[in-house]
Amino acid sequence: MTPDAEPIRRRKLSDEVRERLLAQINEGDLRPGDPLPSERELMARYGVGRPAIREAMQQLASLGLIVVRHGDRPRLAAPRLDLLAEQLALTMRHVLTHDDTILAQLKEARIVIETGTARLAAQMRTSADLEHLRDLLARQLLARHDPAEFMRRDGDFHAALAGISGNVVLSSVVRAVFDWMARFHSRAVHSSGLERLTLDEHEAIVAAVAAGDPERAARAMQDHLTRANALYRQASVADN
Amino acid sequence: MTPDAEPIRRRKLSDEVRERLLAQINEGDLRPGDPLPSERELMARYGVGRPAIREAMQQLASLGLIVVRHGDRPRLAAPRLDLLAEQLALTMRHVLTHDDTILAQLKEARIVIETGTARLAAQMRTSADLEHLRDLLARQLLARHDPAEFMRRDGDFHAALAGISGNVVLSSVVRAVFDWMARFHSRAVHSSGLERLTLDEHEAIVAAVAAGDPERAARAMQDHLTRANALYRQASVADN
DNA sequence: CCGCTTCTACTGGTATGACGAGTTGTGGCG
DNA sequence: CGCCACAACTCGTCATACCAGTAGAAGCGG
Repeated sequence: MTPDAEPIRRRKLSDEVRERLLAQINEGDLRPGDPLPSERELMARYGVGRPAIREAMQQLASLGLIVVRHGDRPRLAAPRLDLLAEQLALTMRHVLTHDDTILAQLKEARIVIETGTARLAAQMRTSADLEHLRDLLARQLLARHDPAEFMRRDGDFHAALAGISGNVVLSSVVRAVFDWMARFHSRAVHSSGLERLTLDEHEAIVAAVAAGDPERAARAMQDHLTRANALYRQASVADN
Repeated sequence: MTPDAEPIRRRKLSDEVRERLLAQINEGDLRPGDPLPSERELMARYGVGRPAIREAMQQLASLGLIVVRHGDRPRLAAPRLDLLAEQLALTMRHVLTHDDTILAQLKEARIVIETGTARLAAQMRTSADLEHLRDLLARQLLARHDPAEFMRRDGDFHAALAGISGNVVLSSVVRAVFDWMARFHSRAVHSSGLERLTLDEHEAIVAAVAAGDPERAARAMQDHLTRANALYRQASVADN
């Protein structure tokens, strides 16, 4: 049907090298920490110059697949979710800056995810978890006159709630999304005496979690985030 | 308290350059497509060699922030969620390969997200959406003897369900997570005549969505994914 | 014989210069 | 006025050289 619209664009050498290295990494069963061939050896093996090798290596390193240190050979990196999130942050900032529609959708997605984590938390919470949440709440209360600190505690609360599920993926996602949005609304989030409202809503969530009522917890979270989103929308300036 | 445990590691030149470029990109209000200074100009401006500039550029390019073409100057890239997901796939593959605990947590996270999208779909679906879902269901039924095609249709169904919310972020996430897991279980997912069961469960989800019953839709999705996860666990071989 | 220090060989990091190849805009020719 | 060829950019790649950091081997002292 479609007459093969594939654009015959010239592939960069480093792309080819990266692909081969990637295949070798995935096929060969290496464990994190295992060494890879040195740049010189690779340029001899593939018959390309050092720049091509270096660029490929650099890309793999920035993806978090390998780690290159100065005097040592490249090594397979240990997988780390937190580095992944950090790397994503740069890209998300770019996306959020230049595409207005994404921010609104990200807020909606956050509601979906965090109402889910609230449900899980209400089902799985232990007494230790509740104590931890109340402790975080108390700390946030103490920080109510320090906007930056207050916001940090706010993020801790949401991440901790997600963490009750014991699911690192979920808590990482919650944390990452919070950070992205905070970076865009650090001033808007807690302007002029809304700290009290935020704390009340957090307390309502904790109460529902303590009661072991998933639906009530989900609703409390939804109200909290919906209210917050409305405020975001109102003060629509991206700072920094 | 802690005696400043900051490790005074030598920063690479390209890191410094990358940081400055990043700042300049974020501060200066450029729009996608706008040109950045050429490599030669930058090496003159920062007083470093071309390799340092190139490595920094390369990293920004692999993050999707800028785009470098052969005869043209670097330009600010248009933000694209799909490229972001593709880039994530490489990293996630690495994480999933070398950390057994993440896969299980990813499955749980998927349940949280997709029960949420099912709820949304039940609330927001139009008659056109329902028609689309039923069409996808029919196509998947036709492909029940072609495992690869069947799995592709399966992903289409889940993504379409998430897409009913009109939220590109959610549908992208759903699609991405599905792809990651499919890559790890392409053989396990649809082994030996479970296509019929999958289709039945999909139909149950569609029925609940059609009825406009969010809780029933969420429960149907949860049952579907829980059942599927049990199968994943059973056939625990990562292929390829 | 063991432990510490030193030294050396190998590694990545950076600079320079050169050339090839692709893109873009300009100027001249028809 | 429109088309085309050329020129002036750009990135892509190579080769070479040297600096700097790491790690393991060799040597020393106990």
